[in-house]
Amino acid sequence: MLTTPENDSRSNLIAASTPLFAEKGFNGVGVREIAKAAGANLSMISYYFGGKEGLYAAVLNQQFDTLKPVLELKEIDGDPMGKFELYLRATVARYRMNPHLLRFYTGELTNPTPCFESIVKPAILGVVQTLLDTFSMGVEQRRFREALNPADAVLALAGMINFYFLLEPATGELVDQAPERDEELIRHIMEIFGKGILR
Amino acid sequence: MLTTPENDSRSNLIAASTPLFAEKGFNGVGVREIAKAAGANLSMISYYFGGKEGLYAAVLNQQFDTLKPVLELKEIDGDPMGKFELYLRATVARYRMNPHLLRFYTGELTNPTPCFESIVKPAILGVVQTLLDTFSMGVEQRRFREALNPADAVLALAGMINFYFLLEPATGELVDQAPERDEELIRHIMEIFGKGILR
DNA sequence: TCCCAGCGTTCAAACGTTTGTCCAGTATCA
DNA sequence: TGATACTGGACAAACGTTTGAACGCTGGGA
Repeated sequence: MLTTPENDSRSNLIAASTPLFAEKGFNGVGVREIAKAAGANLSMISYYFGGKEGLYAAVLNQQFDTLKPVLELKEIDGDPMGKFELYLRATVARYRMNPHLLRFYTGELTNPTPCFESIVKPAILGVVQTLLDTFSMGVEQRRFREALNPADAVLALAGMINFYFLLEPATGELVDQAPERDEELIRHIMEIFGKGILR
Repeated sequence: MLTTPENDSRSNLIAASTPLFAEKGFNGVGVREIAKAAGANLSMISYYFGGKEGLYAAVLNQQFDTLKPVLELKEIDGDPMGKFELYLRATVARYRMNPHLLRFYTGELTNPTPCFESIVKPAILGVVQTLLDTFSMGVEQRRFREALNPADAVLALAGMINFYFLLEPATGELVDQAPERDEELIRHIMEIFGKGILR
């Protein structure tokens, strides 16, 4: 197998199957549909990936690699609240840049394939652990109220931003979810997470 | 078609297919598997529901009917913050009572079937609208900070609680998500939503 | 009381299609 | 000549749906 960047059929298959898998789920797409979309022959899926599952795993690996930069939040310095804002900003940017990631994310959580244990779960645990570390740093520095459960707090933060995008197909016409409002959204979530909604 | 509560094959099919659809998705289950689980003949699916899609629609209708009590938050009186707490409590209780609902919820959001527009989306919009009304009541009563975007705020609240359960398959061993902790979880989310995490 | 038609229900079998995988063979270039 | 990339066709298995016969039951006429 060549690993040149111009290995057409191989990379075309990954690129073409990504939106299909994201929108229809693993079982919702057929190999013929994928091959046609990629302009490749049907057999190339088995040839390069050993089968449909292998192609799906390759797609998932590519998708969840984009979560790795979050882990670097540990190394950089800055106050914990600033790190949380960096996390929010990176998450929004990631979803805007790659509109399919969230679907693989939640799709694997709800209907896990064998890839869940090997690819998805480790990626999620890494992010959650990083947020947990950031939170306990804030507690050590006596910036956060120590009465709060760290896990509840960081899952709340992650939930606010992820659920916002997850609900988009249902709330799109009720709520303005244009990218232009992203900065405002981040500011509001930071306000709620920091000070709450009460006057 | 009889509508007696003891219409065995019909109700057995709904009951048996609910966990299957929830865990594997619509395309992940075959009609033979469903029929075997229900102890019914293959043909009963077409006979009672007109096909696999009809059975799925019946399951989804039953599932999302459990969201309707949320709409009654409008009628009851009480301060808005208390209503939000009722919403949290009802949501947790609903997920504990019916562990499949969340999977249909997010499954339809990520990989919508024709049922999404007719069943899922209206149900979600109803809940969000109810929360929006509750929030603006709080702003009118000058209890909430009016600088916040109502949609961002209520989606944040809904995200905190829903995402917590959604992530369970991934974070189960890192975070204690036992039902015994539910009351504590609700209290923490209410604290974060009301006052934030800052000291 | 008997019979049978009619009903809702259930059944095994078969339908035609689509599924994912595999294989023999070709083309191209080192 | 051997290795790599690719092709079209074939394969068995699984898919959702349909069919036609049979079941148990009920109500009405003889």
